[in-house]
Amino acid sequence: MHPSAPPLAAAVPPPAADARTRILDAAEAIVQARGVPALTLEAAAREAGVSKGGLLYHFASKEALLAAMLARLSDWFRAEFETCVAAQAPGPGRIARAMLAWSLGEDEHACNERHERAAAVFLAVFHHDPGMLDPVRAVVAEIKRAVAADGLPEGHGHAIMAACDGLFFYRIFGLVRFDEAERAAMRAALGRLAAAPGGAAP
Amino acid sequence: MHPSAPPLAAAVPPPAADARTRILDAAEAIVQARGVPALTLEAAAREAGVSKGGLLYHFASKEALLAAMLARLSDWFRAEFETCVAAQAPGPGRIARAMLAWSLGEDEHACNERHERAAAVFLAVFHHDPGMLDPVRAVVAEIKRAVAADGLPEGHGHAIMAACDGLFFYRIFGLVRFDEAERAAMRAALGRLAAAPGGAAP
DNA sequence: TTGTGGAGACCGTCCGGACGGTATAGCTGA
DNA sequence: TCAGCTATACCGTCCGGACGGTCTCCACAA
Repeated sequence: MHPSAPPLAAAVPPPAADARTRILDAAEAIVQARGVPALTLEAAAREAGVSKGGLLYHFASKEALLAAMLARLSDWFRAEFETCVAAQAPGPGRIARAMLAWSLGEDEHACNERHERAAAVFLAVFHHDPGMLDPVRAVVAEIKRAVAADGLPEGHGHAIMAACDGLFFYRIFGLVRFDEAERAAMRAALGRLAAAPGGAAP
Repeated sequence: MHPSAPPLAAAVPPPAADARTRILDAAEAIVQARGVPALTLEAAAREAGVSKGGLLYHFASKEALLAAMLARLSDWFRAEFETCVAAQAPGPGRIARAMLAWSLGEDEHACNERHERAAAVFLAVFHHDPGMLDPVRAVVAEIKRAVAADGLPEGHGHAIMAACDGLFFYRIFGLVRFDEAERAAMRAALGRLAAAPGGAAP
């Protein structure tokens, strides 16, 4: 069975913030710490320091709650992605380099916490109804197009994109971990694809 | 809500095979067609043409059923992987080339059906208890080691591995699709990493 | 050959519990 | 006083699992 729940400590920031935000935070924290099946309306309400009725006042159904979680996630993700791209020097492969920084950057700090949260929301929504992910699919399709127009040789950008998302899913499911040396090596290998407009055969 | 179930047609082969196999097939088909939450003992039993009691005779609990599904999946996956590797010419990058063939090969034929099934089982097990995936994690760790000893420059193999698995997860969640031209381009880009012991910078 | 016993395969029903959602009564600050 | 919000009790549904019964087939003795 699912890991049976340490009290979640202070997963929710100090009990500041309005109820709506607290509920969303609590729901994310529950999924992240105890798995998708643990996310019940009652549990989310309790974790947020709110009654079940109170939760239903803010989110009329579980689906509404999940939709709000996904919306918040999308906003955050879009913003983060744009920030990442903006931080890269202009020129060919800018988006690819941003992705590498995002997935393989040296700064594993606070970022990862948000990534875990994102993964939790993603899985919870998918489980409830795969169709609800359509907005996410639209975002991914958009990114795919942007990558294709990134100024790299055909396929290079998409290969980097797939690798980065592969690493993301590795983390979601805890399938493998790569230590810093391995990450650096992958960064170098993929970085070569992101910076070689002329091809690279031996 | 989840897609509400076309009758699954003849998802299970002709009603041949022993009950055990029929139940496993039915369970996989249900998850694949209607999502993880639709996999209940009753549904699996009905789909397999067996009563609920009959199912519980073969699998004492839902967890036992999932474990059996995962075991069958592991066996299949191991065999397929070894076949794929054996089909590649010996020498450096053999495993990496096998992975590329597996994920990006031109033959999208029957293979994909099995991949979808594998994904379905994977998700169902993860949802029930992430810890149950430990055997899978062991397999992945083993592959990771094999890739590291594949005779390629550091990081190249792992990058290819991540990209291939990224594509696999794209399919699982229906996040993006790449057409054949795009796949060919990725194949070329990653193939360069799989065949360039000397590095490839411009 | 027949009959008898027993074991494995399978069936159908029932139960306890949990979850999503509703209804309603109560609190509280403006 | 009254709207906005909370708390609690409750309903219908569904799922996992337990249980007792039934059918079929085979071994083996008379």
